[in-house]
Amino acid sequence: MHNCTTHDDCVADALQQAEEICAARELRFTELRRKVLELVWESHGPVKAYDLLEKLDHRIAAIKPPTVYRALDFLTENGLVHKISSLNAFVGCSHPLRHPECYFLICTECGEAEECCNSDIVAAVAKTAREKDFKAEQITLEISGRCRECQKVN
Amino acid sequence: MHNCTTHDDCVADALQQAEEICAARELRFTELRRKVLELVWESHGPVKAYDLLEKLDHRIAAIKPPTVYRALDFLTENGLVHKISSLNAFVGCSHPLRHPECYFLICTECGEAEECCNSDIVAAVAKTAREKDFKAEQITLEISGRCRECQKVN
DNA sequence: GGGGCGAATGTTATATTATAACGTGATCAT
DNA sequence: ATGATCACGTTATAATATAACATTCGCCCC
Repeated sequence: MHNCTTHDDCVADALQQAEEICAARELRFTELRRKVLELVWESHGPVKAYDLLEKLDHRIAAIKPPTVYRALDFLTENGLVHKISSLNAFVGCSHPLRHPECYFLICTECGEAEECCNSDIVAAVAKTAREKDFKAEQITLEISGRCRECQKVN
Repeated sequence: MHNCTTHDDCVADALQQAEEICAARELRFTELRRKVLELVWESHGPVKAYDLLEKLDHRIAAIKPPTVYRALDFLTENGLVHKISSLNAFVGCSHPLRHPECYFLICTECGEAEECCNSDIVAAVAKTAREKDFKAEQITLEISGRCRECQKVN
């Protein structure tokens, strides 16, 4: 379980950072994108696109899948959100400025995904790529299992 | 590009190994499972479930999705095939007996996936897991980029 | 302020990937 | 042969994702 004392702070931080990053890159951090990022950050676990869809405000109009996917694409392209392929889900990036490659420890029990940057892993991947003359462009590294807390419980 | 001189040998080897593994484990290597594995091995690249579906013999009866997915589940559970989550596709395992954890170099140009086992990476993952007290159960590591051959071409 | 441009979003439709649920047939131990 | 179990057939539908085109928004220029 994530140990943020006030989860609101996590969300606020994430939004703040997104704001700054978009400003710096001259990208538009629209209401929709902001709202989607906020919803992604409702938990520290991966969230499904269609769950976001349901949560988006229906009062004015029904939001359709492309709208959500486009927002997610934008957020993903700019490193604010990561897609967890093995789950077809999305999770907020906890350090959108700091890392080139990172990976996830996904707990199958509590559903949380901890994002890690580990130079050993990055170096190991780079080494193999070099050995094989492979030009790596995109790395998907997702480790699922049980987190510390959940191991204790059971 | 994979450098097998006679690709038929790759397929034959894969089937032979599957046969032996299933025999050893007292599992049924049925006609369907055999056929699916053979089709997966038609190339060294990841194959889509619905492409397999189309290729399966339609002369007698139309094969339906659950049939293919069940065969793929069986093959995956027994390490004969791996799922590439980032592509929603499946690829034959080139050494179903030898490895616990392996990963893939997937060329976005030619579509081939090379399966690798690298103790550095496995060790690095194990180390992080230990540091974080995370009990890893399943590792998804997929590296996409351009393979040696395809870099030459362009 | 109006006109034009490109980016973002709305909208409709559909493609793609995957599974639930239940029935039937095959295999095997006793 | 009978019952148990596993594999496969069948129907239906769930879940995930995108194509294609219309409209609106934000901005720049004049």
